[in-house]
Amino acid sequence: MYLLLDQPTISQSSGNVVDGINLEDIKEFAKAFKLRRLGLGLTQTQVGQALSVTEGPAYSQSAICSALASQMLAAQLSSQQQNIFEKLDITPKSAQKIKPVLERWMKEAEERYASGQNHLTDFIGMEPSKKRKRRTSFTPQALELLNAHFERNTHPSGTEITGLAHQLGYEREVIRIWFCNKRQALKNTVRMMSKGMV
Amino acid sequence: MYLLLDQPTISQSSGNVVDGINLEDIKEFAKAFKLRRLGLGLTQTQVGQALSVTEGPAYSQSAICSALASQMLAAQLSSQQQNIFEKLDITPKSAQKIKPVLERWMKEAEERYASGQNHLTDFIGMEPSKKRKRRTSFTPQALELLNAHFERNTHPSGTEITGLAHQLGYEREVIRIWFCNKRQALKNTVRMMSKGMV
DNA sequence: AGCATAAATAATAA
DNA sequence: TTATTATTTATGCT
Repeated sequence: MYLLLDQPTISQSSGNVVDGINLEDIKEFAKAFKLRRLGLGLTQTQVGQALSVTEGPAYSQSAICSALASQMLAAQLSSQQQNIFEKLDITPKSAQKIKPVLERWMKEAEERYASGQNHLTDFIGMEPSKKRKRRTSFTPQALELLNAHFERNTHPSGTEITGLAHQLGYEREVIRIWFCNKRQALKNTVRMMSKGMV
Repeated sequence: MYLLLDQPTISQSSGNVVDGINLEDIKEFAKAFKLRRLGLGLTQTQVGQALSVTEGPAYSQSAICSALASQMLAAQLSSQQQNIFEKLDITPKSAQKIKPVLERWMKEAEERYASGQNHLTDFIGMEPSKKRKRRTSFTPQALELLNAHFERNTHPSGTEITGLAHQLGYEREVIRIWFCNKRQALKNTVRMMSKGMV
């Protein structure tokens, strides 16, 4: 599945080369990486968190993914718009440095995924720190499904929650909390109504 | 201007009716209310503050937001999902009760607005003309340091932010916002990319 | 005049 | 209730 990445991504395309690094390659890499990340149902945040664990502070956080993406954009820009590079303070060199790390990590992620066990949950996203969990943002598709469920049943069973989590690729706890918040939202309406305010 | 509300909001749309109350009407009401609120240049927070004066205890921006959202959700529910109302002790009837209060308030607000005098400032109980903060411009040196930090960590801790603020001689809040905006900028780049721009 | 982006507001996850 | 993300507004700069 990760053949895409291992291929040399030959791009005769252009002389879009900076510091001896072909920006087209970076672009291709980022594209492939994104496809595979989505294929695993992972968010950039999750990847970033996971990397911060396995790779240390130098590669910590989702900035890496985003930075890479920015480079992809920049790589496509014509030379006259090269100033965007400067604006974002992103160097092609740092992108090059990122690649092997992401490759290695994605390879392991896919292996774990293929094996089917623990659904990546322990591989991605557990920070040892006690910091507040990063706010996850649900995809519109996920929200659609969640809302549909909520309309049928505001109190899904544990099994249902687990099923949804698995189906959507989010942590179980995240789904559970979503239902809590959703119920709370409805309750707020009740409170306001009873106060005659609304 | 408030004709929109006073109209019976005839909606032939569906049989989305509970207890003789058309849920579509509630939904339409929430929509109309928002439009008119914006038309008066009022924020959710301001409405909440004003209502807390005339109607009772204070309501936060979040409360207003979630309450209206819940209404819209409730209005979208089909009759077969009526159990949600029962479960949460929300009756369409009480939803119906909401409308007049908001209508009354909005009507007075708009009359005051139309009369032009005091420009609502005493009607909504808030500080007159809180000026927008002057846009700060960062020195290139400051930006360099901030970007360097951002590359390492897009989500600096509170302590880190304070440290940066002190070190650079900017307000803490300014630094915090800078990171928010920076994260956003990167996300936008990613989105553009995924739309095939890149 | 238009752009880049700081600030403000809205929505909602934790 | 708090804190973060998402969206909008508007300002400083070219």
